[in-house]
Amino acid sequence: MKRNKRERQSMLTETIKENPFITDEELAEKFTVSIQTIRLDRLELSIPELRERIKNVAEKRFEDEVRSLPLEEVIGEIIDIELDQSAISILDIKSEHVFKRNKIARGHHLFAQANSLAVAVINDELALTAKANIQFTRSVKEGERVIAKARVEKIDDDNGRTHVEVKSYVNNELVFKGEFEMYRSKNEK
Amino acid sequence: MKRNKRERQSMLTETIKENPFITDEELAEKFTVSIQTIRLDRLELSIPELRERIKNVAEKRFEDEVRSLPLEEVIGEIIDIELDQSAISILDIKSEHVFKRNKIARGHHLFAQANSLAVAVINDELALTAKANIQFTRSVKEGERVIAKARVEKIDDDNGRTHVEVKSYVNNELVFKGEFEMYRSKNEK
DNA sequence: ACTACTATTAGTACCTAGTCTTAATAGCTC
DNA sequence: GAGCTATTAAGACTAGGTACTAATAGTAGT
Repeated sequence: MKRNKRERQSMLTETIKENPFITDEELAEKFTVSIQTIRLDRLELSIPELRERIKNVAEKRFEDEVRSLPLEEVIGEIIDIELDQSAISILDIKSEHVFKRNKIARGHHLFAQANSLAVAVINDELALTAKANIQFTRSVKEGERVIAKARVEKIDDDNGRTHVEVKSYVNNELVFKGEFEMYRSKNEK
Repeated sequence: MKRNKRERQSMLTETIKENPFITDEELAEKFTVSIQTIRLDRLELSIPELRERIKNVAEKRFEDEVRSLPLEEVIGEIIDIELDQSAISILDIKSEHVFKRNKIARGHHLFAQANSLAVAVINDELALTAKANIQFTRSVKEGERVIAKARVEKIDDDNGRTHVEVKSYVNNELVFKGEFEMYRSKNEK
């Protein structure tokens, strides 16, 4: 059952990687060697002690944690609006909007900007989105400014649906396009 | 500069919540009281010691480690995932998710949950949304719990597109349905 | 003024999960 | 038998605590 040193050490590395919460004592039992041997092994392999390992895991989590910001009430800043006709909003893509790996904006923020605008442009207190058909035509990077333009296409009085088209641009380049079918809750009849 | 007990304790709770890595000694300095006072405070407030706090943070991270995508970037909590097959997430609709006036959840939050899930379920480091076709079938109110289920429908190896269907439910009632066409940046063969 | 009570501080013993150091022992190899 | 590696042991010390006892200051009630 006893392995030689090299074998034990490589298994040790693997074990700790899989479960950093294991103590030297438990490791000693697992490999049926003394605690001192485990400690020598860790020393040779430069594996920090339990508490340091736990701390590292916790710190990594904490770094990432701060970034998951809730979506605000209205996404983007509305700079122009004509009810039931058109509206324009601006969204500056910052670090909290992007995937940290590649700095590309997460789709739901572009959607949120467009959807917010579609809701806002409708002259109704309680407009809701019923359906949407959207396309992300180009990825948006951190630092870019997205300008969304909404245009009311047709107002269907019968079923209370309004069609809104939203196109979003970065430097006049289309990055997002969406067709929104909006529901007017307060439909005076 | 000295606060009374209650004030100090509420600040203490806040401080530790913000930075769980702080020791009693540092807290004692910060509030210019003795270490014993801090320890009594923690005892009264049921705040565990530094090491336990760190361990809790670390454990939470470890539990969530669903891989593919770090969880912090996901809207909603992923409770089950099988890469390239299916995934389930939960989102509790709170006050920050709804329109003030009628307490109905804003569409972009439901979209964000679904979109996040569609990204997460894909076994690729950098999946992006290309297109989406969505429907909001019932409005969701504050206090309701939305369960989103994603299912990978087909993986198109030629153009690197993957189709994912996401259906979201409240009490087994469909509230949202979406077809997502996802783009895989890194196409492993 | 005396008592009761709260808040704070101090001190001691003990704990875990280690580090760091020195030293002993077992098993090979030449 | 010397030299070497691997292993084990023992002891002193550390951080960051818990648990407990005890002392002191200040305030309020009677």
